[in-house]
Amino acid sequence: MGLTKTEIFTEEQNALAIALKAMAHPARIAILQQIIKANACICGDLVDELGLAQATISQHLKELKNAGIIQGTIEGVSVCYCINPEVWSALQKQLSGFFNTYNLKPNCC
Amino acid sequence: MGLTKTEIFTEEQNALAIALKAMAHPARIAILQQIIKANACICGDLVDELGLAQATISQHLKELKNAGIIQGTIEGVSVCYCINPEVWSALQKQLSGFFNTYNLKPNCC
DNA sequence: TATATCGATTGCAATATTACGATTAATATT
DNA sequence: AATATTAATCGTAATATTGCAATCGATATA
Repeated sequence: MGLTKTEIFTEEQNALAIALKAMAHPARIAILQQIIKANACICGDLVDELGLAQATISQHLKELKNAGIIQGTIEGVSVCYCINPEVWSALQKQLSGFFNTYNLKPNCC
Repeated sequence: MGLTKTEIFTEEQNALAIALKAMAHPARIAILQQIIKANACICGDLVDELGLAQATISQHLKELKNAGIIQGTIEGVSVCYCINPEVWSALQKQLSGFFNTYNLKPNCC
């Protein structure tokens, strides 16, 4: 046990869950906010900005990259990260679609 | 270790992470979709609909309830669950705000 | 070439999550 | 009262996550 039964759910349900999970950590939300705020890409600045060890930040970046939400390119010694626009807007659409399936009805219970 | 350092993040970052985490599981997404689709509230029907044990569904419902996303009222022997409209729309706003802070710029890396 | 810097990876410890059988508490039904 | 039904909870096992020190690989600079 301790293993999600992905086979009993739809592709969409699994995909959405994976995307949400990738963002479901304050450090990863902070990283995304920093990347967006800095507009141009940043890299090891994240280690200074957030109060986490370099190894920990690198791990969080890896998860965001695995989920496709961000992309990184090597820039000399450092690595530059930025939002993946396609994945970002796709996720945005998917999420707003999900939330919009519920149309504010009077409390039923 | 193995413990998220919530103290170094803002209230908003932590709150958003908790809400996303509550939805970041295919079973909980499926539960929310069922509750929305059934319009009127449902209960143990979820156990039949999804292929998970009663104890597991109950646990997932508890997590969604803890996050405030759903609410449940006792209805005789069974329990009726439905979306919490306030929390739902608040989360919707919060998320769309988060996604909108990024305005599709040309790939920078 | 030697050294410094950056960031990924490895290995480890602590804690959290997922799932389920078994049990329990509460309300219905006979 | 005895039994059935519903859903929460407990206990347990397997796996995942979080975080960091230490190390490694690659590029830059002296």
